[in-house]
Amino acid sequence: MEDGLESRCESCIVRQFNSLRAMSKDELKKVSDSKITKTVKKGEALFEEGDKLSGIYCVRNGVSKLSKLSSNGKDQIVKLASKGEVIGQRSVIAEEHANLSATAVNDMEVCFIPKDSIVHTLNTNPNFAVEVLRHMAHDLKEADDVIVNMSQKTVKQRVAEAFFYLKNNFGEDKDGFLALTLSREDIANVVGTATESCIRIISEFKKKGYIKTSGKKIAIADERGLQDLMEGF
Amino acid sequence: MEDGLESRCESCIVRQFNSLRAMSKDELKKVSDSKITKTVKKGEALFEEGDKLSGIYCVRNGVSKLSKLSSNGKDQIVKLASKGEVIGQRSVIAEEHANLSATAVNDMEVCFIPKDSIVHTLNTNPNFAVEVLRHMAHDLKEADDVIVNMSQKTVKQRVAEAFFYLKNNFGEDKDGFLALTLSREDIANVVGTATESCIRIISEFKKKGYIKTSGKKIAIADERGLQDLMEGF
DNA sequence: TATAAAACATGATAAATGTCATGTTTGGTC
DNA sequence: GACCAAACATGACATTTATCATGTTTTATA
Repeated sequence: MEDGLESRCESCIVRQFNSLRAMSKDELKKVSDSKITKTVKKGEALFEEGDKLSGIYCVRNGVSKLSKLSSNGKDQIVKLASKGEVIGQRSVIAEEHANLSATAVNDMEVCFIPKDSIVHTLNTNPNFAVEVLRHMAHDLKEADDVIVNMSQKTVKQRVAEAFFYLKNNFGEDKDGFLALTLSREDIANVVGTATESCIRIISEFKKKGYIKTSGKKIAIADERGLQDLMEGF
Repeated sequence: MEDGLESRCESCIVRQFNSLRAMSKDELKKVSDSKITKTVKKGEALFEEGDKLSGIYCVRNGVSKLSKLSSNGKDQIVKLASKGEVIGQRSVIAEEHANLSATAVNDMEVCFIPKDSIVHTLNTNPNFAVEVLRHMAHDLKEADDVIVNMSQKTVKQRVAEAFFYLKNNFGEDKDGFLALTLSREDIANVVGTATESCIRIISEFKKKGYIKTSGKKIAIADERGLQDLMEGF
């Protein structure tokens, strides 16, 4: 055992949340034999935009931001991936270089799975292929929704939405603060705005009682008010 | 023969451009037997956001816009689908109601393929599943790129980009005008801006010689200048 | 072909957002 | 604990974009 978590995919609970659960015992055994468990420190990259990926990453712990550098020098965070999610499968399937960079938002534990066993299973096990397809269909829907939000909602609405997204996907700690703490800059990069604008809006939300803060931590204080604002009232 | 184009999928040239080409002869025969060819007039809907789709649409001719209504009452066009593209497969695969509306931008000829034969082939023919997966991976990459553009580029840059997109995907007519003519409102909805802003920018581009217009038709006149503008110079 | 509706166009103005400058707080490290 | 860098914060201002008003042109159709 290399660490405290289960080291065989067959009995790894994380797998239940992603498409690997559609693999047969034998397929999973091969994956488990070839996988490499890695720890990634906060701020470190799993891979960079343009890299050729030789496998996929299965997140056991921690959160990764998937982002793309725009020509104006700003990073746009397209997605946050956490426990159970698989990163890099799009590039592996399309046989393209990575379109996004993946960076650890906090300390992570991930399993790197060489692409061979994945590709082979895709080509031979329709259940697995369809399961991957379902996940990608879901990602595509989410991406379409983000497009609509980006173009049709104000920055204020998007910041409010980001807080609900963080609450729904990562939960709250015992004091009611969002469990995933992002820097103001990262929030700005999720929302697609300037860091200063983001900070200003957070200040305003605090002043109006929609949220509370403690250092970098943020808690939703007036759920109803924030939701109304998010929806444009 | 119900019309001038080939009425059997097996010998339909359109199929070469989409994932149906990965089907076996037998599978394709079943699809062909169950498909229904429809004509859709400009402005008519193939389906609406929220509809439950009982199959997919294969575009033989014409162009469809895939759009989503935002809470502020504006339509955001997420994608334009033309000859050879398949519409609705995301919803069918995810077994969800449609996330987008599909509306004919000009007169269309489409084949409706009931989902049963598609789903069955997905579950039994890994080649087909992987081919669909590749297409969806490509769509997802494009969607991610749109997110970055929407959030990080100015409206002017996005309008310029839209013209290049139209040129690259739909070509030009013999006089150099973009072959696909969209209304100013549709362009605005692709770009994610107000119709007036879009019209103003088109006027400005014309004044500066980047484009020429003739009625609704638009031609790129100064490719280099427009490209520089698009990239932020 | 007369007529109404839709699409296109432009000005005036307000609102939203970005940028630059500057100062404060926080967190890590010697 | 002193010190430095990064993150956070806010003001002042410029720029971008949306909105509202109004008029013109095009298109569809009775």
